[in-house]
This record gives sequence, C-alpha cells and structure tokens, in this order.
Amino acid sequence: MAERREAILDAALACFVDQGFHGTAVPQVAKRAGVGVGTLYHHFASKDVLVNALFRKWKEAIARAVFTAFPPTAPIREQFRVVWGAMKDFALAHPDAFAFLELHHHASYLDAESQAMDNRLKDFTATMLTQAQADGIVKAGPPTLLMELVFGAFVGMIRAHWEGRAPLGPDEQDLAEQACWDIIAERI
Amino acid sequence: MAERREAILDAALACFVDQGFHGTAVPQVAKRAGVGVGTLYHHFASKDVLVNALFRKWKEAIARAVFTAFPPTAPIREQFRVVWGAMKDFALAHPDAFAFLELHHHASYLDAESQAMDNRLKDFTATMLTQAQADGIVKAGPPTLLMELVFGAFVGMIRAHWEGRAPLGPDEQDLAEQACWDIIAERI
Amino acid sequence: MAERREAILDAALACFVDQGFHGTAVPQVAKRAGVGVGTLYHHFASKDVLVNALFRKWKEAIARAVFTAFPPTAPIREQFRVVWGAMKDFALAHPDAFAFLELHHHASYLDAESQAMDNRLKDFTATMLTQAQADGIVKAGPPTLLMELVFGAFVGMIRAHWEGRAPLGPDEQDLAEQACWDIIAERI
Amino acid sequence: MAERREAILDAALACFVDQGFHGTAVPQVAKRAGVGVGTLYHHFASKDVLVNALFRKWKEAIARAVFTAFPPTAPIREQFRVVWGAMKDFALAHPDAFAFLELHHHASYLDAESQAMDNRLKDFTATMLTQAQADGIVKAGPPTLLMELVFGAFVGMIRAHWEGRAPLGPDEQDLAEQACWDIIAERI
DNA sequence: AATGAATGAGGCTTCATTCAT
DNA sequence: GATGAATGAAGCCTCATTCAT
Repeated sequence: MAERREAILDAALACFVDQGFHGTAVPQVAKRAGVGVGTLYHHFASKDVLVNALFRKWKEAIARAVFTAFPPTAPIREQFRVVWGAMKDFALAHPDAFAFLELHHHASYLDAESQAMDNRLKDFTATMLTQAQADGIVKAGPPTLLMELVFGAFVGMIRAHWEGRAPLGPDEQDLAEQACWDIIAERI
Repeated sequence: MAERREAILDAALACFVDQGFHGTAVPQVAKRAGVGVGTLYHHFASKDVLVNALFRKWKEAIARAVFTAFPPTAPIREQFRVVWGAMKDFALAHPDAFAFLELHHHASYLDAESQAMDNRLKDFTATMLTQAQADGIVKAGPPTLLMELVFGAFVGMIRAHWEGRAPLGPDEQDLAEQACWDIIAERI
Repeated sequence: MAERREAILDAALACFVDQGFHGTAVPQVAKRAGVGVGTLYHHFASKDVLVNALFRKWKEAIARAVFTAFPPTAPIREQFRVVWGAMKDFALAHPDAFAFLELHHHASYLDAESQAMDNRLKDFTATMLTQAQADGIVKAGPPTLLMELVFGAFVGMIRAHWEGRAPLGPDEQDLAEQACWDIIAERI
Repeated sequence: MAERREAILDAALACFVDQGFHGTAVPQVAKRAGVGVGTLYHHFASKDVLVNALFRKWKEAIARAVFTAFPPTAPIREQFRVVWGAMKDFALAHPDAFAFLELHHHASYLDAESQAMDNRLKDFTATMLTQAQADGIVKAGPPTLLMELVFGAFVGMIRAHWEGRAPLGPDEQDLAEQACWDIIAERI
C-alpha cells in the first residue's frame, strides 16, 4: 500500500533528522513507521534506496512549490519575493524536511540522480539572475556566487529559527526578505 | 606524545569531513593517523570524546583568528571587513576544518561545553551589530537574525567553493564581502 | 522460538561452568548453541541478562524440586531426609547446573532479583529449623548458622564428587545424609 | 624490592576477590598497588604467573598456620579442635585471602603445582581421620568424604559470615566447632 | 629497576539484510 | 504482501603484554 510507503518515508525523515543517516538503524525506522522490517524492505530495496527516495521526494516537493508559485512575467524584484516566500512557506510548513535537505551533509550516500536534482533549483535561480544583471538591477559578478550567498543566508535564517536562536514572525520575515534581496541588488 | 594526539585529530578531521561522524569507523581513523587503535583510545576515551575535542580545537582556532584580527577602535564597516576577511582566510587555509565545523550537523554527539563554544563567536558578532544599529548604520531588527543571515551567506559561499560550484578569486571575494555587508547595511 | 532460547541457556551453562562468566566469550556460547551471535542477542539483551536468566532458571528449578517433595506434616527428621534427598537428586541429575549455582562466585554480575532468589531456599530451611529447635530436636543457636553449616557440608560433598575426589554410591549417600543431620541434631 | 612484590600481591588479592580473575585487568592491579604496569611485569611474567603466585602464597600461609598449631600427641578430639580453630583464626584474620582461596573457582588457570598444593591440607586431614576411625571415635566410611563434609561446612560458615548472613561471635564459634565435629563423630 | 605509552588481537554488541512462515 | 527471528560482518572498546626511556 502506498500508505505504508509514506509512513516509512515519514519515519525515516524523523530519524534521519535527529540522528543522521549512519546514526539511524533500519529497524528503528520500521518501528517508528509501525511496520515490520520485512515490510520496509518490500518497499525499499536497501537503506541507501530509502534515503535517496526520501531526498528526491522532498527536493521535488520544494521545487514544485517554487515553480508553481513563480510568476514568469512579473518584474525581477517581484519574482524574487515570490520565490523567497515560497521557500520560506515550505521551510516553515515542513521544518523536518527542510532540515533534512539542507542541514545535513549527504554526499557520501546520494546517488547520481539525487545529486543532479539537488542543483536543479539553484540552476534555475542562477539563470534568473543572469537576466536581471543585464538589466542592471542585480550586481555584476558570477551569478552562481550571488545565488549561493542568497541561498546560504536563507538556510542560515531557517537553521537559526529551527535551533531556536532566532524568531521569525511576519516582521522578521519581511526584514529577512529585504536583506536577502540586498545581497544581490545593485545599489542605486 | 602530543605529536600523536595531533596526528589522530588530523586523521579524524579528514575522515569525519568525508564520511561524517557515524559513517567513520574508529580503526579507520587510527589507521589514517598511523597508530594502533589502542593508542587512539589512550589519547581519547571514546569516539565521542574525540569528536568533541576536534570540534573545540577548531572552534577555538577560528575564534582566535577572528579575535586576534579584530580592530576594537575601527569604524564598524572596517570591523566587518576585517572579521569577514579573517573568517575567509581561515576557511581557505583550513577548508576541511571549516567544512567539518559548519557543513555538518553535530547536534547528536556534541556535549554541552562544545555547544556553548559553538555560539561564542556568534554572540560576539551580534553584540557588535547592536552598537552599530544605534548609530543608524545597520538595519533595525533582531541582531541575531541579521547575524545569522550574514553567517549563512558566508557559509553558503564557502560551501559552493568547497563543492566546486563557485570560483573565489580576489574579485569574487570583494564582491561577496560587499554583498554580505549589504545584508545588514541600512540603505542610505 | 523457545527451543533456541533453551539451546542458548544450555550452552551458556556449559561454558560458564568450565571457564567462568568473565572467561567465556559470547560468540563461544552462540557457537556451542549452534546459533549466530545476533540470535543470542535477540533472546538476551546482554551477557549480563543471559547469566541472570540462567541463574534464575536453575535456582527456580532446584527450589521447585525441593518444595514439591517437601512433606509438610512429616516429623522434622523425615523432612530433613526428604529435602536433603531432593537436593542430592537434583545435584546428581544436573551436575553442571548445581556447579554453576553453588561452586562459582556470582556477586559481581547478579542483579537484585537474582540475589533475592538466591536466599529464598535458605530462608525456608532456616524457618524449618526454628520450629525444630523449640521441640528440642535441633541444637540451640542461630538457625541461619546451622543451616549454612549443613548447606556448606552438602556443597562440599557435591564438589568433591564433581571433582572426582569422593565416591557417592548409595552407602556414601546414607552416611553423608546422617552426617549432615548430626550437624544440627541435639545430642540425646 | 620485595616490598613492591607484596604490594602487587595485595592489590591482586583485593581485585580478584571483588571481580574474579578474568574480570580484573592487569593495569588495574598495578594502579591499586601504586606501581607502573611495567613494574608489575618485572615481578610477575604474566597474569597467570601472578594469580598462581598469589594462590600459593596463601595456601602456604594457611597450611603453615595449621601445621604449626597441630598437637601431634594430643587426642583426636583436641587435634580437631586445634585444626578447626587455626583455620577459623586464619579465615577471620585474612578474610580476603580465604575468600579468594575457597570461594572462587580457579580450575581454568591454576597450574599443576598450585593444584597439588590445593589438596595437601585435605590429604593430611583425611589421614588424621583414618587413624581415628580405627579407634572407633570417628564414623566409618570414606575418610575423604567425611573430610569434605567438614571442610564444606566450615567454608559455608565462613562464606555466610563474609556475606553478612551469619554472626560469628565466640558462642557461635563454639557451636559451629561442635557441629563440625558431630559430622564425623561416631555416636556413642 | 621502574615506567607508561603503544599495540592489536579479541571481547561485547549492533545492524543491514534475508527468508521461512 | 507482511512479518520478525535469524544471521554474521563490522563497529566500539578493552586489555595482556612489550619496549624505549
């Protein structure tokens, strides 16, 4: 049943976020999902397959959230605000998923397909910036670097919130959004 | 001998950065350090003690680098540039150490003392910002949030460089430094 | 399966009697039981849990053997003979179990429950003696001391037999039983 | 120095009584003795050599105590009383040594010489009994069996005292001595 | 003689995975 | 499809012993 599959993915997410991939035992995931170990292995051939499936599920989810909200014809400043807002909404709605995706270092067990997916959103964003640089709205320089700075700031904010070190009410969200824009904005 | 202790810490750093804490076997660290397992346990009572010693060693090193460079009487913009530069120099000089400290999620095995040390530098920076806010140079809002945005952007930049996704020559460094300052700078 | 559990307990008994608790390796027990190490840990959470389970199993067995045989209404001399005989039968039928229970020093790994069980049979016997002292059949003095003397003599006999230093045919058994009774008997 | 040798033997006794031979680590003995591990190995070639030396030291001590006190020309009842008393004095004066010798199962690591020494005292006692049987003072039957019963009763008494289960003041000692004699005494 | 850091085989235990039910 | 007992390789750590100082 697809229901069990989801239960397993949810349990795996909770465990991996708490203890990391190598720190989590497969039977522990099965127990938390309320299924037998054998059942887990019916749905996922191995622990590696499971973690990759989990990674892709949520990378897809966040990408879908962003692409769905994206306004292709709006001005760049508005596009930025929407993309930033979609990611913020996602991170607040699924804190564990975001923590799993961005606060952990997955390199040693992600397969090629998962790693490719990792960069899809970033590539899209970098492209967006290149256009805006031509218009003189965004600072000159490697768009990848600018995008990584923005994304890093965003992750830093979410991490601080997640770890209880920073409030994130509406006012703080507006402040942070503007601050992130200032990273790339060409000064008038 | 203190020499062996350092060899073990170096080997542990290399292993932990590659495969994570739980993904690294103790005998693997010993082998890489060129010592027997027993010797490793002679110097560090357990794998947990080892990882905490490693964490503190490098957190102290980076804090020392920043505090040594810090110019107490300089204007805030200059202080920012110096602190940012000290961290950048450190990250480029000790990429593994920086990756270990900031690119991995340590929560599940750091002890209280290590966790306290984790925030020392951030607290200092936040304090620095509070002063500058009063002068109207830095944006209003929770200083912690601003500082986390800056720190996040910095880590994002280093991570991208570390993973080969962003160049970081002198020009890019200047660009990134200015972009990080713009995060917190009050617009004129 | 309960069958495997018993196989493990039997193997543990054989190993512990030969080499002692600390002198026995867990994989050795598993091998002797014909199971994998993991299976052993499936049934017993640790080596300590295993040795306590083994201790209780046989303490219960010997207590059941004695209590089942005990004739509540018979005269004291007959009660003594029956109890002594039940213990002797048990010791000869399960020499390894008796050696494990009484010839080894368990203090350093028995838990509270096992230790409590250790004294149940002795307490019962001491109570039995108190009654007989009132009747003038048994020597005056601390019943615990008398009981320990009898029990010690019994263990010494079994140990000597177990180590091949004393025969224990029917005649010797009768002699020993009478000798043990003489320990506590009030001389006419 | 012989002094250090004794310190090591004393420390080993304390450790072995508490945790058994296999449960005691050599460095632990060295630490308790206040010497380095290397020093311990200068005096005793191995852990096995150490435990055998310890065993012999105390087996010799108890044998000497008994043989010194033994009155060759006294009547058997008096000889018994003296031997019993010498052993009792020894057990109360050196409780750890007695516990080590008689409450632990040493078979798996004692060498041939130690094992031979183990039975010297018992052989002597058995011989003593044979003479007395001829005189009709002691029960007929295998002298070894009678002796083991007496020795077992004695050990049971000391063990109960050692474990805090039986008082052993002057009155109790007299009672126990008489009870032990009754084990072998021919009833009038 | 005395020391204790160093060693690595071996001990206890975990865990990814399989398979009979 | 679901289960969980069973497995043994591999992980963390200990400890008897050595050896350079």
